[in-house]
Amino acid sequence: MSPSGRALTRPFFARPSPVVAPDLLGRVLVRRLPSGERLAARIVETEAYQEDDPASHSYRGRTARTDVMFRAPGHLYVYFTYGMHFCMNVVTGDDGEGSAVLLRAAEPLDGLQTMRRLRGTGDERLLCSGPARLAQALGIGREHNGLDLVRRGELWIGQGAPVATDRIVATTRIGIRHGTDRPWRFLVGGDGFVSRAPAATGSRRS
DNA sequence: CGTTGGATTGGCT
DNA sequence: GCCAATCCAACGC
Repeated sequence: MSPSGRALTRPFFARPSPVVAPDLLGRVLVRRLPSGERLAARIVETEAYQEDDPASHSYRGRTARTDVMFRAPGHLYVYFTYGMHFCMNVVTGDDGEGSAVLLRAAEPLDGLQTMRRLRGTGDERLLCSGPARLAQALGIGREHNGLDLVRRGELWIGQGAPVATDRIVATTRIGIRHGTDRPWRFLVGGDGFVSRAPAATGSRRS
């Protein structure tokens, strides 16, 4: 049996993105490369985006770029940004609703040598700690936009071990200009593989 | 059709 | 901490 467990199914993703996002922490992203090699990483940081959310790509409606965000839950939305980076999202909510969860960081589990090659760095902490880094480490690009994660093919998400609610930290999202009031960034408290540690509030140990 | 700026990263001051 | 890299979707004319 696979150490990541069975793949998450459609109903898991068919919930509001702010509900799916924290529930994705501790799950295992599994990538099957064309060569047959399997890469795996444990999700430690996510962000939720919704249609009624000025920070979301879907906020201005369904366009060629955001079309996948409006498809059935469980699909992969890959977007290109800053002229050089790809980032991955899991589509959530009802079919026809433009919501998704951005996968921001993960802890490398399997295939680290290949991830190092794809990323061009040997530092384990820098392999998957950031949305564009994660996509690059798993060899995900434009051609994977629209993939169905529920049909266990090139990419899927294993059940793994969900993180207890009291160990999840919620903060505002990173890199956005609008919608900064929504605390929809979720991370595993104290985990060393997140993209950025949350601002210290005085008593939390690091 | 021209302009603008982005759900980022890595290198340099 | 600051900023260039480098493409292209979205929007305005």
